[in-house]
Amino acid sequence: MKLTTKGRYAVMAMADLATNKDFKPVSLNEIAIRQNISLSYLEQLFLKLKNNNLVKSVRGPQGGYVLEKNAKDIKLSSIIFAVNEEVKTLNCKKESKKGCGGRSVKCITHNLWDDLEKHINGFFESKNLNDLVSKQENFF
Amino acid sequence: MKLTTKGRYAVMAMADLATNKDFKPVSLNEIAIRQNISLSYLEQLFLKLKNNNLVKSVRGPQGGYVLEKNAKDIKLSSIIFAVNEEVKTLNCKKESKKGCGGRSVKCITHNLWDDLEKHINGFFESKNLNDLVSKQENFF
DNA sequence: ATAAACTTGACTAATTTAGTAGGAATAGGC
DNA sequence: GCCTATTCCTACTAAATTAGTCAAGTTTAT
Repeated sequence: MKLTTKGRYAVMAMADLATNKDFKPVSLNEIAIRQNISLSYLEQLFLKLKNNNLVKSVRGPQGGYVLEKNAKDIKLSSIIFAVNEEVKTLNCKKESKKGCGGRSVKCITHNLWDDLEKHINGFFESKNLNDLVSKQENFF
Repeated sequence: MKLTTKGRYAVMAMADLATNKDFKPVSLNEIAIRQNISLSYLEQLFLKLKNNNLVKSVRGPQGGYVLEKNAKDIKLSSIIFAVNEEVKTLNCKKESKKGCGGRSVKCITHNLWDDLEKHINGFFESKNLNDLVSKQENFF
């Protein structure tokens, strides 16, 4: 399964955006510095986030990004999905793939990984950006 | 986080072992054929499984592997742990690491990944080999 | 016009994964 | 006492993925 810095950085950056209570857009440069993530890398991530309608971009000077919706309405699963493509634990849906669906032997663990996938997705599904941000305030 | 074929194959192989109701050991060769996994790769995995006291080996002709305990007493988490080292979702425990614990900015998602880790481990913790095997019987 | 910011695509170094290869050790059967 | 089936063990490697970098734009506020 995939769950790498891409997903982590994306969530961090979105959380950063969510803590910004002003109405003016936040530049990637600010986020890059605050969260210690490479600017160019952030650019790639925000392109995807934008294509998935999670953020809006404002071009030009004083431009940057703003959340497209209320933090409460952005589920973490959407963020992960946007940058990671998908959280998949198996790739043996087709009969012909290795380790699954031979003629005499069933992919005995197929259901297991399927369940795991649901379990993980359920986790991200159950949390939204606002949950994260409000939790963070405990640290100050 | 890590969760690759290594873990999947290990669970598959262990499930295969668990379905073997005879008392004689099962050779890796049989498993390799039945589950369509390379023999040499299985050898590596079983070395670790053995070191973690999940299986016993019998050398020589008619040798092979046997479960060390009752299938009911082997949690999937032990199997995953044995071959995967660990399921870790973050590596920012140290203050000096990137993306975490800078002087002014907290790793705002630290707790999140920590929770996820527990969530996933809990999943594997809650299931044992016997669960898998008995489920499989529905397929026949 | 200029500069701050976004947009896009191509490229790359490092790491990890998923194996292969090649033996050495062990034990049962003939 | 040799043959063979098997485990044991270490080293190597090809392919894929990750985590970026780089370079060249485009857009728009001022």
